[in-house]
Amino acid sequence: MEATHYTRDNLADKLRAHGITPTHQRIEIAYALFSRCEHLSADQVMAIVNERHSETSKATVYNTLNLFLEKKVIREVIVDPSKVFYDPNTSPHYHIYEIESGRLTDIDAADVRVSGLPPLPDGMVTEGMDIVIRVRSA
Amino acid sequence: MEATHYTRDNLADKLRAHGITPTHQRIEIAYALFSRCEHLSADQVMAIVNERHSETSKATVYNTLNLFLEKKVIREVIVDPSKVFYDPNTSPHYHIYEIESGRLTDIDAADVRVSGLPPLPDGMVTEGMDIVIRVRSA
DNA sequence: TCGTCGAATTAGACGGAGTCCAATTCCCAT
DNA sequence: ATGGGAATTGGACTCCGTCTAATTCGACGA
Repeated sequence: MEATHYTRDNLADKLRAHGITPTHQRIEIAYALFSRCEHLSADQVMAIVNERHSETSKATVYNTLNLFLEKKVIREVIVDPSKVFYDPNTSPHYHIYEIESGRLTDIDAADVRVSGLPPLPDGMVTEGMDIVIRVRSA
Repeated sequence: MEATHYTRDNLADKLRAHGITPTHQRIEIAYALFSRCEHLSADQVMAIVNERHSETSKATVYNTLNLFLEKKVIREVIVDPSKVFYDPNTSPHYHIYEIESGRLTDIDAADVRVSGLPPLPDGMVTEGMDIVIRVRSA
């Protein structure tokens, strides 16, 4: 992560750099995710964006999150069968999931080494590897 | 995995061993999972169990799968945001997920070594570690 | 064998996450 | 200014899974 401070302006540039037309709603959604640098679910994003006045519809929130995913502006974290989390950190990393609270924490992939994996099925290429460590209070 | 051949009788014993009263429906659901030794979603289980005549309700399928989970007869695999898979293999292992087809394959955990993981948050204990390798055709 | 009683099952209503669609609004290029 | 394609919208809709209240099952004792 290079840029530590996100403004609506540099987020607009970031979206353009990924081939996305920046609109008010898209910028606000990006700002919700990147300024907090947290893992948020769709309805959390929705709630943050509409905190003051209702500004963005549910359809737009989902459209936008899926667009961001497709253009690799954010990542998806699947740990809870009931909802997806969206992750503004796109550098290689894994997750610790606190089962009771639902809290997610990042683990930098640079520090982790995995060995002994079998060869992939024929004609297949790796799209990515997810590691989730599920923890609970002792 | 010791037993390679599952009968309704030895599955009934298996359920008893896990503290579960074996009933017709529960045995059929266990049989669907263990005889195929595949990763199935709840509706796949439902379809298999009701292939001939409708015998088991949706509520019972979900009740039973959750009961099996709780008693650790099976495991849950969360790779697809739209549905959960149930895994009759409870020995330590990881997964390869073919994104396009949705197919899941096991990787024996005995062969895999992971190093460089950070310490857990204070007062937390590991409940389990999931590794999913997402692949697609080249 | 029969009756009893708690456990298991059931149908169907319900809930919540996410998608779809047709209508409107926005905003850029001219 | 304005025309048109893209973006947004509300609301209906789908789908997975849960809940509930009523019924059925089946083990056990008489």
